[in-house]
Amino acid sequence: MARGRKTVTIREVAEDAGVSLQTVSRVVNGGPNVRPQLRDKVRASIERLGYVPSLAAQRMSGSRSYIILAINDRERTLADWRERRGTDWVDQMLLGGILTCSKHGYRMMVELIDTHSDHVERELGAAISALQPDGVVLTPPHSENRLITGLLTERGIPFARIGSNTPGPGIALTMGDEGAGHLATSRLIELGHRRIGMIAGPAQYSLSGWRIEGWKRALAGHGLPAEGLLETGDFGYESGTRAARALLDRNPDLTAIIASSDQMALAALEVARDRGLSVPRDLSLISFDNTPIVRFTNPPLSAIDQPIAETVSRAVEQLIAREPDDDGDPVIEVAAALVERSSTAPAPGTA
Amino acid sequence: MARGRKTVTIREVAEDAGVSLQTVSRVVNGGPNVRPQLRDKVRASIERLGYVPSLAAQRMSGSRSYIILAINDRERTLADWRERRGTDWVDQMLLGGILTCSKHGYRMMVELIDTHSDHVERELGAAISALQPDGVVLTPPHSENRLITGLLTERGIPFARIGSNTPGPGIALTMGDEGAGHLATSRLIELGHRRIGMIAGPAQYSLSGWRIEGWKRALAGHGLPAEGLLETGDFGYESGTRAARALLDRNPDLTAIIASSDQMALAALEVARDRGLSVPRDLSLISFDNTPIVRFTNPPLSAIDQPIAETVSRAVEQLIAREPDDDGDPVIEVAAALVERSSTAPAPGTA
DNA sequence: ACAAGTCTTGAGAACGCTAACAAGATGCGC
DNA sequence: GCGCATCTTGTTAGCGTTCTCAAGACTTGT
Repeated sequence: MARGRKTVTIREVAEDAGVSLQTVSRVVNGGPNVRPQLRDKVRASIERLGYVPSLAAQRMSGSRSYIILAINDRERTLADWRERRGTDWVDQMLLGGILTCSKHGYRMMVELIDTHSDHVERELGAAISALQPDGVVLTPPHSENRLITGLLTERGIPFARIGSNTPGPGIALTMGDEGAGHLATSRLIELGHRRIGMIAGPAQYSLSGWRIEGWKRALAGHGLPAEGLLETGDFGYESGTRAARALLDRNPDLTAIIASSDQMALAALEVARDRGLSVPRDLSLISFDNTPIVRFTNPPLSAIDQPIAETVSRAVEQLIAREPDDDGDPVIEVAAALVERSSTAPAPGTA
Repeated sequence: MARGRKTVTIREVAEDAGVSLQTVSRVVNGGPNVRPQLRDKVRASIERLGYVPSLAAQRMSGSRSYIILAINDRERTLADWRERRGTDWVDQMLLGGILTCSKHGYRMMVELIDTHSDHVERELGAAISALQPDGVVLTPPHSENRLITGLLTERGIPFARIGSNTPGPGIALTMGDEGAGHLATSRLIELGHRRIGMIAGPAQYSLSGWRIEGWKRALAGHGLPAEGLLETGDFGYESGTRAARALLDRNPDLTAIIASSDQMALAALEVARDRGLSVPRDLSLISFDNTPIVRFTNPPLSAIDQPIAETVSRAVEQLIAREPDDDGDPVIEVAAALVERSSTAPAPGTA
């Protein structure tokens, strides 16, 4: 019933400290020209009254909103969630973002938007108008969506594209997909494998292409062919089954597969088991994502780990540090790593 | 450089439609007394100009902020995340919350707060002052924290306690922990088990107690003893190892274990394997949480599934629908289900 | 047809804060 | 000690929306 104590406003602090509103504001925002003595007095009042500025009022009056908006693909997110796939994109992204935001006095908000929908522009536009964020973090496949990047550019809102390495507009943060593809392939070659299949992600995700590039580069570096060794999935389990079957049907001499997602790798594992192939004795397997589930499969999967949280964190830092008239959007490279578990072994007949 | 087109404000809509600001506001908020003809005209202008009200301005002026704040335990969240446990609390909570919020024109914001810290009050107080949310969703173990519930009550902010079934203050939404404990135990008894161990969660979480109650009730209902069959962990893997060992050491005739988290169940699975016990032939296992990983263990675990997303969704709906002077905080019960996989079987010698 | 409603619209203030400017205080060079 | 630049503080005007209140337009009952 009692709607609680009224919120403490800057005015009360000003009265308590015996200064003007503006002085309090300056102290709060670390303004440069305040006498230390006064500053301490104001700080004491702030402390005593428990004053915290209202985000809404700051936004109304100032030029910043202290909000960073993170955009995820609704369709994929919901599917992952409904099927309990354990894809922790949202988790990682949110955590990396939240912590970094709060370190700088910002807040992160998550928005789910459909890529395929014609409503992209409307939905994103609405979110931007309502929130007026100081920056936007885009995740795949939105990072490559021209409608979105165009809209943001037009509105003059700084944004970061995660998992994209084409330069501007917007800060690009690639998680080293080409390098990761190369790394996984090289490791397999090192283990003596010569026929290494690739189950790629959909072309809509530019990272799919980069992983293929890395794979091809490693193969070519050792004079190995790539023909007939490439299949494409949609990151989902079923597509992995199809791709793995096609790969094994076409290449009886296949000894290793790289899958562009944990789910597709899981599917490949199952296909191998169905055909009486032992992993890793007959077939080695490396997946992308390194979600929690791959530690508990039989055998646990070797996987490429892409540091999503760290990347988002760096994206946020870039966005916050960015001066409004800064130009020359950087391309930032965050390295991926290979976590070797038990799905990789020397090629048959190598030992 | 060009900071983009200026935002469309209510004023421009009013001019475009030839009405006053107030009329536009009424149309936007579904105000009751506007002539249909005018309403349509205003709507057309809104559509054409692409007007979306500024959240900050709405908050400044009106009584609502259209923001729901979700509080999670920082320590646990970070640990889960760093160790890639696949605990998808944040995911599920966020998704359940986001979707329901956006359905009602609200936004959800996530805040991580330490339970153990003395700063609880300061951190939460700051978040509340800055955001001025219309409602707060508390997750365990915050749901039981008197400091937090006290602060919210004092400030007059409606809140929901997930995973708590003690009546007021605040809406309580229990996910049927007592029932779930009873359900799991009953099923095991049905399978012929007579010595059923329980690895409970920490006492700090009231749901731990309720699960124990359910377990005891089921045992008592069949005249089975509970003595020496209870161990306590902290939801983490290591504590599960310790508890499972203690349980098996003390009870050589144990044929089933219920673990209050997937991680502890995983640990129990490992302990069983170490001792040459086959799951489920020699030992049946049921876990709580049903995170994605339990589908991929060997064998896949039977688990109690608690509908976190749905519960949070209902919490949000309650908070939004709540009139400011509504009283009588309800206790809402959402049922948990048992998902049977391959870690449960008839007790040895029963078949 | 008139008084007493009810419905519809608008004008102005207010929300809490910061930007822009203004004014007083202080320091510096000579 | 004077003029000028710089530092420090205060004053005023919004930001975009909703709330409060008031006034005009339309009903309705008699």
